[in-house]
This record gives sequence, C-alpha cells and structure tokens, in this order.
Amino acid sequence: MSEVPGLRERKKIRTRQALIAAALELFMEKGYEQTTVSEIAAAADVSTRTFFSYFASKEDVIFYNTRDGIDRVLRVVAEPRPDDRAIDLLTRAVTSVFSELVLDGQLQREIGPVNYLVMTVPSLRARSLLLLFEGQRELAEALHRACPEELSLVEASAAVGAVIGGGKLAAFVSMSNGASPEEMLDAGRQATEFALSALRAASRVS
Amino acid sequence: MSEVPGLRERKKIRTRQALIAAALELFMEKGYEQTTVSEIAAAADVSTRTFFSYFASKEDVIFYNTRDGIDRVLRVVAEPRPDDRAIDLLTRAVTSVFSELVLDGQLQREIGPVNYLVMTVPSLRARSLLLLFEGQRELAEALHRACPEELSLVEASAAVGAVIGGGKLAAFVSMSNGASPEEMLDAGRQATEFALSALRAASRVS
DNA sequence: CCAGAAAACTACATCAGGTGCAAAATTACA
DNA sequence: TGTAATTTTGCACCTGATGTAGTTTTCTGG
Repeated sequence: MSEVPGLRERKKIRTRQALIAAALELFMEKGYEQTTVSEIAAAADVSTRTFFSYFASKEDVIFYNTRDGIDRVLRVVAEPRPDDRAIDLLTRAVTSVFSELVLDGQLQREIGPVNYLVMTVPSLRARSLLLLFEGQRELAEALHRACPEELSLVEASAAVGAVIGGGKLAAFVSMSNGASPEEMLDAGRQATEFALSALRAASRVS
Repeated sequence: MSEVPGLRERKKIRTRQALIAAALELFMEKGYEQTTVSEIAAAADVSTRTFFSYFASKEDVIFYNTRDGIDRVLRVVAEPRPDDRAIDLLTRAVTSVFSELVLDGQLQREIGPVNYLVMTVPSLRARSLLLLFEGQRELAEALHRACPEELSLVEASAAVGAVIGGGKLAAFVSMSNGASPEEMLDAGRQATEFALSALRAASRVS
C-alpha cells in the first residue's frame, strides 16, 4: 500500500488546498458574505463550476478538515484498553481533542481563521454546531458499542451530550467575552473536566 | 393596555399564520427542499415578495414561534424566589420546558411537523441547533446575573451547556432510534434530571 | 363620507448559490 | 502515439433573497 499518487491525485489535492487557502484569505479580508464563489475560484485559478466539484457548498470549504478531528476521537473509543470503563473511554476521547488542538502545526494556520469565522458568522456557527452534534451522535454510538452492558445508547448520549455541551458553551461564552484563544481553551477544558468528574461521582453511586 | 388591535394588525397576524400553516402543510406533503417560497406564498394568497416581509428566510417560517419558548425559560430565571440557589433556578427553568411541552394545545399542532422536519432536514437541524445554542447563552447569562457571587459566567455556561446538551442529545438519539414522541420526551427528561442531580451532588462538595 | 398620510402589497429587475449537461481539455495507459 | 477515462469548463437554468418604485389598502381627522 501507500502507492505514490498519480499526477491526477496530486493535482486534485493541490487544487483543493488552493481553494481552501484562497477562500480563507478572502473571507478574512472582505468578509464571508461579501466573498463570492466566483472570486474564490478565480483566486485559485479554476472555473466557478469546478469549485462545486470540490465542495458541495460555499460553507463546506470552511469545514473540510473537521472530519479528521472527529475520526480521531472516534478511534480512541473504538480501541479500548483492557479494564476501560465507559467513563475512562469518554475521558480519554474528550481530552485527546485538547491535546491535539494545541500542537498540529499544519492545521494551526487554519484554525484561527475558521474559529473567527464561526464565531462571527451565524450561518457558519449553525453549520459548525450541526457537525459537532452529528459527531456527538457518533461518539455516543461508539461509546455504547464499546460498553454495551454498562451504558444504554440513551445513557451514553446523555453523558456525551453533557460533557461536550458543557465544554462547548463554556468555551464559546468565554471567547465571546473577550478571552484569548488560550483562555477559551482553558474554559472548555475546565468545563469538560468538571462534567466528567461529576459523571464519575454519579457513576460510583449508581 | 390590551388595546383592540386594528384591522391592519389583525390582518398581518392572519397572513402570518396563513403562511406558517401553508408552509408546514406543503413541507410535509412534498418535502422542504421541494417546496418553493412562491408556492407557499401562492397557497397563502400573497405575492412571493410579501413572504419575505413576514419572514427573513424560508427557514424562519419554521422557527417563528420558538422565541416565545426561550423567553418563558428566561423569565423563570429572571424572577427568582427567595433562597433560590443557582441549581434551583436551573432546575425550575429546565423542567418548565417539559411541562409546557406537554400541554399547550395551540402549539401542539405545529410541534409535530416542526419536530419531524428538524429531524429529517439537515439545514433545519443546523438552524435549530443554532437557536438552541443562542438560547443557552442567554440562559447562562441570566443565571449568572441571578447568582453572580455563586457562579461565574463561565461556570454558569458549563452547567447550562451540560444539562441542555445532555438532554438534547439523549432526546434526539432516542427519537432517531424509532422512539415515540413520548419516549423521546422521557429520554430528554431523564438525561437532564441526571445531569442536574450530578450538578447538585458536585455543588454540595465544592 | 371624504381626503390625505401611512403602511402594506405587488411587480420587476437583479444577484449569488447551486445543479444538470454536453463539449473540450487533460491524464492514464497500452 | 492513440484511445479510453477523468476533469475541467462554459452555458442554461432554477431557487432564495434583496432593492426599488409604484399601486392598493388602511387609518386618521375633519
């Protein structure tokens, strides 16, 4: 495996990255709504029609890379260690997000703009919430599959929703109150850890 | 107060209701995307342009009434009883949603279709998540305002996000696994109550 | 009941996002 | 090099949404 990709594949990847880069630059420069798909395509030197063969919509160019992050989280739950309880899996899955968010130089260049756009453009915020929500569903399913006798699907959903819901809202509110990206991350981490410890305490009782 | 609204006002209300009713009917009959705004306007006997003076977008016709629900919840927190702690306010606010959701015959006719559409149409689900998210922000702010020395804004956000996030995901997953509306409501209620009791336990320790 | 002001409605023009389609250009491969 | 497969492109077309200007309806005071 690991075939050398042909010219076709390499060109496609280059074009896709060029579209993403051009789009982010234009969005940051003149605003998301004010930027047309034609302008993005022109900046990446392809036709407008071609843009839509790479991305189904103007929004999609922003979120193309988010799928990878979700898959990484799912993989943590899909590969449990011996003696893992559900709470352990959920803890590792959630905290893995934060550790990867800090490093990852490749993405770091995009995360800033994407974050800013999601914070300021309602339609992008809606889309981002949808992606996060579907990700939570998948995570809840995976968690239930990993520990079917410990957690029902609905219980797993309640746990996942509580942990991620708390972290997300805390991070967002903190940032929209003028916190720095580091402080925002910290608020999210504290909120998720708080929810996790509350879950741990509750699971010891029951 | 309570002036008798003039003919103008009454007509506007009737037109708006006619548009909502026509839209929901058409959406259920032939699908959301397959229904055009012109068709909705025609069914309500107004011009296409007039539709957009009542609703800013095709999506908005679905969510016109949701603002009321959010305001009701906020009012619970804005009017605390003596000796209320934050957890009491949050509990009353969240449980008030469920009690109102059961009765309320006026809305009950719309909730079914809206619920179905949100479950099946991704763009509507995104929009609904956005509205819920912004509602959570407001609720967290209100909760912090009501108990400023007990909860910081970020702590309030963590609590609100955890409770509502857990309830929402549990309800949605349960319904998309074929549960009846009653079972869905019950899953949501159990998840929120679980999160609330976990919060209560945690707040006793700290 | 009427005249004039205010508000609402309508038609029309226009633009951006998005899709289907067929021709043209590019790549792959024998 | 020639040919099949894949991409790209231009073009026609549809829907959602906005600006504008003119028409109709409602409201108010006499």
